[in-house]
Amino acid sequence: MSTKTQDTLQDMPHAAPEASLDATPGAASRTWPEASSQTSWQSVHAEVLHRIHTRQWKPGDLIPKEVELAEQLGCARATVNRALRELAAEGFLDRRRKAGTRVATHPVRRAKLDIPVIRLEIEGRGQKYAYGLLFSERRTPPPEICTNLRVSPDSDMLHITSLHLADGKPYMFEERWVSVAATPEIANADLSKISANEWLVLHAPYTKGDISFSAVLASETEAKVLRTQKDAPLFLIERTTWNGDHGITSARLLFAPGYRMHSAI
Amino acid sequence: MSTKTQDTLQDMPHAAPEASLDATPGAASRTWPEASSQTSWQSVHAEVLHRIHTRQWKPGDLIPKEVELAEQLGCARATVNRALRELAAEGFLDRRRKAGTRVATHPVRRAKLDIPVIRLEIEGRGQKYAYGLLFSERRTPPPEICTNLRVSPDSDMLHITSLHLADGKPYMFEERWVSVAATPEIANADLSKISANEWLVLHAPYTKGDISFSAVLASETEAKVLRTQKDAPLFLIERTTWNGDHGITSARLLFAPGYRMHSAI
DNA sequence: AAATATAATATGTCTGCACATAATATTTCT
DNA sequence: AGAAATATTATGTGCAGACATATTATATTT
Repeated sequence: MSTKTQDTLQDMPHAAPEASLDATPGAASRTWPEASSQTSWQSVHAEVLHRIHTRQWKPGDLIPKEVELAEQLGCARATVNRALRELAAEGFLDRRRKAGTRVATHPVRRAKLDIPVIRLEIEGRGQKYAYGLLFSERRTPPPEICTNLRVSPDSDMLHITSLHLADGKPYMFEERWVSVAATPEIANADLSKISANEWLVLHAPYTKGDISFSAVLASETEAKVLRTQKDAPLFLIERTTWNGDHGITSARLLFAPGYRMHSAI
Repeated sequence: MSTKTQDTLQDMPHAAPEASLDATPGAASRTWPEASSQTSWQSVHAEVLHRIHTRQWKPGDLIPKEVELAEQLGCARATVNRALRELAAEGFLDRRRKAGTRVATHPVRRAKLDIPVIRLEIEGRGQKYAYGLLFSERRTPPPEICTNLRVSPDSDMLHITSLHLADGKPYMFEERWVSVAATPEIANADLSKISANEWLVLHAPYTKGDISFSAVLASETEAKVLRTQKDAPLFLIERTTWNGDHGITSARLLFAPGYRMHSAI
C-alpha cells in the first residue's frame, strides 16, 4: 500500500464549497470502528450523512466532487461513487452530470414498504393463520375491472372472495379478479387450500404493479364478514398487477378495524 | 479472454426496464440504443429478471454464480455483481456468501413510498396550496407523546395544529408535537408562514423515523376542521422522528375523505 | 458420535484505469 | 447580438485483478 499517511475520515479540514464559515471542526473525536485499513464505502456513506446531519452541508449545498472527496477520504473514486450513489437513491443527494452533487433540498423520505404475503405477516407476529375461500366463480368481468386491468369485457376471469384470519379472528377480506387467459393454470389450483394471492405470488410473476391505500367505511356485507359493524373505518389496499401488457389480477384487500401498516424511514 | 463467440446481451428481445407509458404494446422488435458494444449492468438486470419472469429460474432456484454468468453474458464479474446486487435489493433474489444466489421464494414486494412535503404533493397535481396555522402553544407533553418520543414529561415542547388546503379545500389536518430542546431554533420560526413539517425538513435532520398508516373515524372537531361529517373515514398517517436518541417530533396527519396514497411496485 | 479445526468457495468490496455521456461554458460564425 | 459549433467537466459505467469475509463442506480430534 501507499506508505503515505492518508487523511482518513478522522480529521478533515474540508473546504466548504460556498458554505462560509461555521465549520464545526469539533467533530474531531469521531472515531470509526475502522478495523480494516481500507476506507469502505459505508464509512464514506456514514461520513457524508454525518456532515449533512450536522449541517456542515446544508440542503441545496454543492458538495465536493468525487475525485476531491476520494482524495480527502483516502480512497478510490469508485468507492466514493458507490456511497454517493446510494445516498442519492435514498433521497439525501441530488446528482447531475457536470452539474455536480448537492444536498437534497426536499429530503423526500423514501419509505420502504415491505408488502408480505398475508400469511407470513400474521405468522411473523406469532399468531395462527387461517384462510377461508368464501366464494368463487368464473365469468366475465364488470366494467370497472376492465378499465382497471385494461382487458376486454368478454375475457375469461376468475372472481374470488376470501377471508384471512389471525388467531381465529377476521383479519382481512379479499376480493379478487384473476385473468384466466394470463394464467391458465390457476383454473386447476385448489384455492380452498392456498390463497389466490399466495398462488399468484408463486406462479404468476409480474412486471409492473400498482398499489394504493385509503380509508373506507364498511358496507353491510363487509362488516358482517369481518365481524364488525357497518360504517366501521377500514383500511383498504387496492392492488393491480400486470405481466407486460397483460393484466393479471386486481384485488381489493379490506382490513379489519385497527389494522396498521408500518414502516421505518 | 475467451475468444469464443459469446451470447451477449446485445440483442435481447425483451422487457423494457420501465419506460412503459402505453405507446405501442407490441414492442416486439426492441432494440437497445446499444451504440456501445459493452454489456451494461442494466441489460444483465433485465435479462435475469426476464429469466425469472419466464420461469426459467423459479422461486427457490439456485442461479449460476457470478463468474459463470459473466462468462455467459460476456461481461466482467463486477457488472454482473452490480445487476444482481440491485435485484437482491429489489427483493427478487436472495444472496448469501458461499451459498450462492437464489430466486426469492417469497417475493416480498418492496413498494417505495415517496413521502413528499405536502405542499409539493399538492402543487405537483397543479392545485393551489394553502396552509393555515390553527393553534400553537408551548407546554409539557401529554403522556402518550412522552412514551412515543421517549422524552420526559416535563420537557419543553411545541404543540401545533394546522390545516393544509388544496384549491381552497381542506386537504390534511396536522397535529404535531415538537421538542424545543432538540431544535431550539423552531421557537423563533414563523409557523404561520411555513408549515412546521416543512420547517423541520429544512432545519432538523433526523436519523431514524417511524411511520404508520391506518383508517379512523372523524371526530366531531376533526370533521369540522376538514369540512366533512363526523364518522367519515379518514386516512391517518402517524410519523415520529428521532435524531440519534433525541426525539424530534411526533405528528398525526389526518387526510380528508377520498385521499389515496399511491405507489408503483 | 460429537465437537473442533481446516479447507474450499461464492459473494462483497477496493483499486486504478479508461471511456461514455450529459450538461454546462466557451468560442466561433453569421 | 444571437445562433451554432466546440470544448470542458462531473458523473456514470465498464474492466481486470486482488483481497476480505461469511458460510458451507470436509477432515480431524476427543
